[in-house]
Amino acid sequence: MQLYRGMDIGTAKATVEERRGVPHHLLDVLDPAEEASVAEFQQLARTAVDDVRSRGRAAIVVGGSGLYVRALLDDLTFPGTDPAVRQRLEAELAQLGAAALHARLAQVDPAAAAALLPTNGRRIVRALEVVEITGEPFTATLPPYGEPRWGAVQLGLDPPTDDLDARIAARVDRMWDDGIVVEAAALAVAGGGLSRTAARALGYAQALAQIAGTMSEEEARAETATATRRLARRQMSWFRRDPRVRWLAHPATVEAALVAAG
RNA sequence: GGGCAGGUAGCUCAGCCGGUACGAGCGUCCGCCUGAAAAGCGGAAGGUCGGCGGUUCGAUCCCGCCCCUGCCCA
Repeated sequence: MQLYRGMDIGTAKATVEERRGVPHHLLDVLDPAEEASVAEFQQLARTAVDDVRSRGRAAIVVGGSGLYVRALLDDLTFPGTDPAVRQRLEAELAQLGAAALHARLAQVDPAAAAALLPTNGRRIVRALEVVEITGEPFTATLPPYGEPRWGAVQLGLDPPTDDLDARIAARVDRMWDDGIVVEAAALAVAGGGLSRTAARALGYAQALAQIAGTMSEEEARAETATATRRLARRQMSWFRRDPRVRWLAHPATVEAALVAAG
């Protein structure tokens, strides 16, 4: 979400002062009206890391999106996408329901259908899309945990749940106090508005609901906190299973991180 | 002081005219995850049905008293 220009408060984007002269890559590279995607991120991020390394520097990647990290460090190739096909399938999903599309997928790609629950409309659509535009089965499965690209070291933070939840609550309060509602409103009316991806960002989705009047400020704040908590739990379940992650004791220090990184 | 409505999972509520709570959504916990991933999907654990008596073979659903909540009257 920090790829988006103008989405600063809700993403807690580091300010220029906080960057203290250290070049930060891939911040503000997308207009909020544009859709973000793993495939594009993979390309941009790999280029950025290669660029840093070519200058003899160490690149530090920060974030908690499991799929994005794996797309960057592991051997993942994304089949293409086709807006027209996607749009048509999504319309069909809305009209026929996930079960119907799952049945169709079972016809053209039994393996993919078996791997997807008939209730997971989103993934079923993507599988059908891939089969349609490539003519090949959608056999995408996450690759095994091998040697990561560039020999990267992954460091994980795992604070106690109580501490984490308290930090989340504080962060949400700060977002609202710093004016996320005003920021979201400005983005919504500017140029192309917010893309589906950008409009789903934590805090922004709720701020937009508050602006639309479908949520009170109190509800918007509470909703943002629970959604963030859920995200944190999901991140943990994603990274816990990656045996390559080296976990830092809490509270983590820069020194401990350097030691763990070897 | 009187009247009415209501007290069922952590929360908001469903529960045919008494016969084992099918409870539901949300939250919580756990897991899945290849172009929306700060998204999407699944599984599980949670209930002395406000309390005490009574009627009944049997009561969350019937009766009495008490406690609590909201509204109304005085």
